Amino acid sequence: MERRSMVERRTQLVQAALAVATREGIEAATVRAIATEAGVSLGVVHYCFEDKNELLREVGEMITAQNADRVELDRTAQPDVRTAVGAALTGAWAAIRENRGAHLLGFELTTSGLRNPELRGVATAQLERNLLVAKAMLEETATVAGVRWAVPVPLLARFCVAAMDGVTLAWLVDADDDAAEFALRSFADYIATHAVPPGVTDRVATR
Amino acid sequence: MERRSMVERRTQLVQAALAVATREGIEAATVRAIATEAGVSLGVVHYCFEDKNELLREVGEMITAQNADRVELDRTAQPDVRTAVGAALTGAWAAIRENRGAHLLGFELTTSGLRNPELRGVATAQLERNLLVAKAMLEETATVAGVRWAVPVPLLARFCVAAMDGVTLAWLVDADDDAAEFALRSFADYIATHAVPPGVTDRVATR
DNA sequence: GTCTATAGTTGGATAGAC
DNA sequence: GTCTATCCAACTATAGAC
Repeated sequence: MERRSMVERRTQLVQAALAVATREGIEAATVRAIATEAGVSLGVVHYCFEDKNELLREVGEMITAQNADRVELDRTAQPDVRTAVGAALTGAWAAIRENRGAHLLGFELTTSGLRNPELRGVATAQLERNLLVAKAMLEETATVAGVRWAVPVPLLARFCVAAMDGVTLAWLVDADDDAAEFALRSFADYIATHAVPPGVTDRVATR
Repeated sequence: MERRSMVERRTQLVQAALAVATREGIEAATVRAIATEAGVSLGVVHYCFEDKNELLREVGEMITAQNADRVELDRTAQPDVRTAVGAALTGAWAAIRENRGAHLLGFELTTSGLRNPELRGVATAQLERNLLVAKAMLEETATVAGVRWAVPVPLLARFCVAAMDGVTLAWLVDADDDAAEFALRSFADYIATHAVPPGVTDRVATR
């Protein structure tokens, strides 16, 4: 086997692990399967990583970043808030639809993190990252639509993340595109109701 | 060991499996661990069930029914739709908060079903059951609040399920009760938006 | 410093004892 | 018909070869 430096091997192995886990699920991502995928012999994995959990933590970081980076913000001006939020959610949804395995893996890592203390950080980091993306989206949307939010952005962001996750999970199960689109559309409408023109006093759309 | 009939053993084993899986997660629910939990020797499990998947399918049915049955509908009359929907969601949320492990197990079974063809049915059955509960809740709520829904109930129900799942998942990760409650409350408001007094023509609240 | 060969544990499944 | 003793495969991890 070709001798490579440890840093090279590590990224190679994380990539391989990501590939197996995305394709076949986290349970199938055994040390052996990962080594095979990378074309490397078994022990190499243990030479490069403290143990399986350390490798999985890296995989978690990668998939979190990947899934988050795939949603691209539309920065062109929009006629009104409703269409602006709608466009933002539609963009995020496209990234999900086109990467089924990656998002399923995201959920698998979340549940793993909720059971395995050594992977706890993966679950929390993923949530935090998604909240950041949602916040950025909300702020960007407010800007392009020329409004501001009547409700604290962190709360609204969390609501966005929850809705997105829920819709995604249901869609993973029954693949009902129409239902998912309806849910997203009406959800976008709802988010838009929390927008107020700048300068107006609060509490208008909070209830 | 006490000799029992196979049907008795099956329910005993499913209960044991449910206990281990709820407590320690689906990965920890190995055939061995289940046998130990039930106080039965290893082979008994394989005598009573075709294989591990058949046992897990039964566990899936159980947890699905359990989680669904724990939400109880409030049938007392309500002043308006918003409070009626709010009460319904709050009730469902209480059932979730008090059964963390059971709901986490629900998510674990979903992801397992999405990877393992033999457990596919568990994932779909769970979604269907939850949709039924949501539909019942929506219809009951409309009745007690004296309104009807301006949007097809199946679509609204699916949105309820998605929102509930999303909020639950985020809460499992960061245990932020306040954020969860805010999300539920505003979600209830949103659902209420889709209610119209009976007799009114459609399309009022659909946009 | 990098990798191979091997060990030890735990998994699901079964042949055959009672 | 019910359960026990045993099997073999697959897993993670490591000792030591190069």
